[in-house]
Amino acid sequence: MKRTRIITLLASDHALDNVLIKGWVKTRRDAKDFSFIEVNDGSCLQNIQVVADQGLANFEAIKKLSTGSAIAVEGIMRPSPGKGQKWEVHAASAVIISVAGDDYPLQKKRHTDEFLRTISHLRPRTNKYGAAFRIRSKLSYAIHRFFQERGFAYIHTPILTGSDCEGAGELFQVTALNLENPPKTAGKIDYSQDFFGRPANLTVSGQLEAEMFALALGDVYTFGPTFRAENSNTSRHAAEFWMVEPEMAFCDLSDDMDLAETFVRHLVTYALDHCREDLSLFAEFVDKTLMDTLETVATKSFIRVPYTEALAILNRSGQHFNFEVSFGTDLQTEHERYLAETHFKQPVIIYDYPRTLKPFYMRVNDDGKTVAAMDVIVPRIGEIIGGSQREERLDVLKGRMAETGVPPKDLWWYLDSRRFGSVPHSGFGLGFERLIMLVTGISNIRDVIPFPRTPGNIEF
RNA sequence: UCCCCAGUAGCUCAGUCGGCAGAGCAGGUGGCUGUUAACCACCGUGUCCGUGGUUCGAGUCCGCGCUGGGGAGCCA
Repeated sequence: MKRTRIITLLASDHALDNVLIKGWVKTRRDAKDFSFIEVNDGSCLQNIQVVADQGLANFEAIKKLSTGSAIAVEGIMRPSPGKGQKWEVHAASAVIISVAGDDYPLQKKRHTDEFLRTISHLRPRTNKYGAAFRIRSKLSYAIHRFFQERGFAYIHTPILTGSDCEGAGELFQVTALNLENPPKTAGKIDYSQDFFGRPANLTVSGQLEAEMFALALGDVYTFGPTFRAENSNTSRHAAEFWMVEPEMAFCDLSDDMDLAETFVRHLVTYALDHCREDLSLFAEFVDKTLMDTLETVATKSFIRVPYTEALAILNRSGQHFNFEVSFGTDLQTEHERYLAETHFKQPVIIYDYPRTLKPFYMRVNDDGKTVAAMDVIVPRIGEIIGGSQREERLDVLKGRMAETGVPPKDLWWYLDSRRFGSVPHSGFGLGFERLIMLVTGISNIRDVIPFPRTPGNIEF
């Protein structure tokens, strides 16, 4: 007999004569002649109540079942006379698959996120983390569906990269050399003897490679891990995180912003439509304002303000900021939060930033002072998307590389794309974990990725 | 990397003015009960983060370090 998932059983509109469930004991309560066992199999947030009575051959062993133990129960699913659940399974047989010892760290009570991080291998068994990772999976699927339905091709850009000039933070170097005793010439490490014959790193972005494919297949996207060796210790940064990077040919900044907005609103709507039960946990226990926030993101169009207009809003706000703003200064977290949380109270797209603040590949605007860049700022999280129209003019691009100190010879292939059939194109990067934070209300990035990597932390 | 806060039982925390180490939950035993984070009674639990110092005496005060959290920078 095949097991039926609990999510399927609970959705049934009629009793079932013979069912088999397999799962883990969440909690157990004893009554006079039987034991109530709450079983969860991870298919959904809810447990199913199993009623095990003294007619079972192994009833004495069943009564000793501890939280975390695994069982298989065969029996009849029928309406529950008790309050709190529609169905319950009366066990005709209950096989104990394995017993969790009394040192099982997860108790029938709420644990702190900090403690659960120390047992990342067990935390998906909790209600909260189970729900978070089911949502993460659903949204991954929604991302692929969103792009595939719109004719985008999924591109697997390399994880290992030879270019060290992608301009997005510190890199993790990758080597096959013996670090205890590396080969040297003239006192310097001889990378010609390394695996690739030159230094290599983990990618910080698939953008440059994705651009090559946008200029061939039209509309493309990437969805994969990226790595930053920044010594960042915040609730919004991880050394390994997942990024979604669409790239579109024949697309300007306005089209790019349109897609970014449609994308975020679509994903939030998808979560509201497909993750209701799991979201309800977060709305109740994690962030009471979650549903309002998600409804706002899903239904209201995003405000779009040029950088200079954002400065004007900040300067006439009467608000005290620790950092003053004027043209050429980067917006600090306090400014972004003021705009998204206090002034507009909804997602905001800020665009046309000073060229001095942005990397070489962003397209220079006609004013010569700004570039066609945009950031999507959402309440509570801050920047969730960063993107731009790319500089398609070869001479301007070369000028920008010189200006920002990027050596053209390392990116000869990138420059080639501007030499042969260059067209206006645009793209952006969405931080997948930040999206999950937005959707769940979870406030620390370490709690939305299965096994987080942060400075000094690579256990598991 | 910088600023601030914290570290006491398996977990969450209290510990006053420097004077014998505490509670709730979890766990164990027994009872009760179609139960709902069940309930009642009883029982056990400590490198007070580490290290050096001040003191008759340090969980408590001081220095250094480690770990965790919040904030900032960097960014997604």
